[in-house]
Amino acid sequence: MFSELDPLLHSALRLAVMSVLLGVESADFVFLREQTGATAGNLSVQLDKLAKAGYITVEKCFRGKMPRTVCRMTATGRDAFAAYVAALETYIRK
Amino acid sequence: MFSELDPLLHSALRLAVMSVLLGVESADFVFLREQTGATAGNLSVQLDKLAKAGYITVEKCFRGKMPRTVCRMTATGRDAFAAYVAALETYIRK
DNA sequence: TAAAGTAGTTTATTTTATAAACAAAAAAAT
DNA sequence: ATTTTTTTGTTTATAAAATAAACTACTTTA
Repeated sequence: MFSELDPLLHSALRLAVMSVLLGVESADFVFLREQTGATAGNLSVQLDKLAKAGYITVEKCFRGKMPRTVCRMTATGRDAFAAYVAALETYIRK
Repeated sequence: MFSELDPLLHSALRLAVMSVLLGVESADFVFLREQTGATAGNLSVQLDKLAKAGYITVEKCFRGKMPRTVCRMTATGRDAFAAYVAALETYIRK
């Protein structure tokens, strides 16, 4: 009847992060914070969860002397997002 | 950028309940439990929340001597559901 | 060199979702 | 007739999640 909604994606902030990453090759921490309007702390936690699930990669490097965190969606993440949208449709079909 | 997702609807079970009620004039507790696959306890709690938000009405009557709980979606609920779907689309637009 | 900004992480708090336990009556079985 | 099971739920307890607040460490600016 109703498909299960992947709990990792069923969160406004994590879904927003995935939505942003879906449209770009990569995005850094600050960009994601701006796009999502999240606090840094919340974003940090949610990025960890997405990374642990293998939905995104998180790479820490330096831009000059400042730390920089670059995120990218993985193929697994893309699949999970598509599955989540498909599952949602079982709830909101007309 | 991203619209806020009504926290009352951003829950698999409450969304499923709303989805069922959207398609019928009314539905009783047992029917909703069957359709959603939820436990009675969980369903009871979530119906209360939806009722307190004014998204559904919950009417308790008797069918013979057995208690019966009948739920219906309100106009407010219908609007909230539509708004939730519209907000979702800001996350999953292609 | 002191203050403020950048880029985050860690910890704590509040909410939420969910299941487990309970209740009260009816129906069925022995 | 009385024990057991089923129905129809509610209440309570627990586990998980979301979020914000506090903190760290380093850099830039006044």
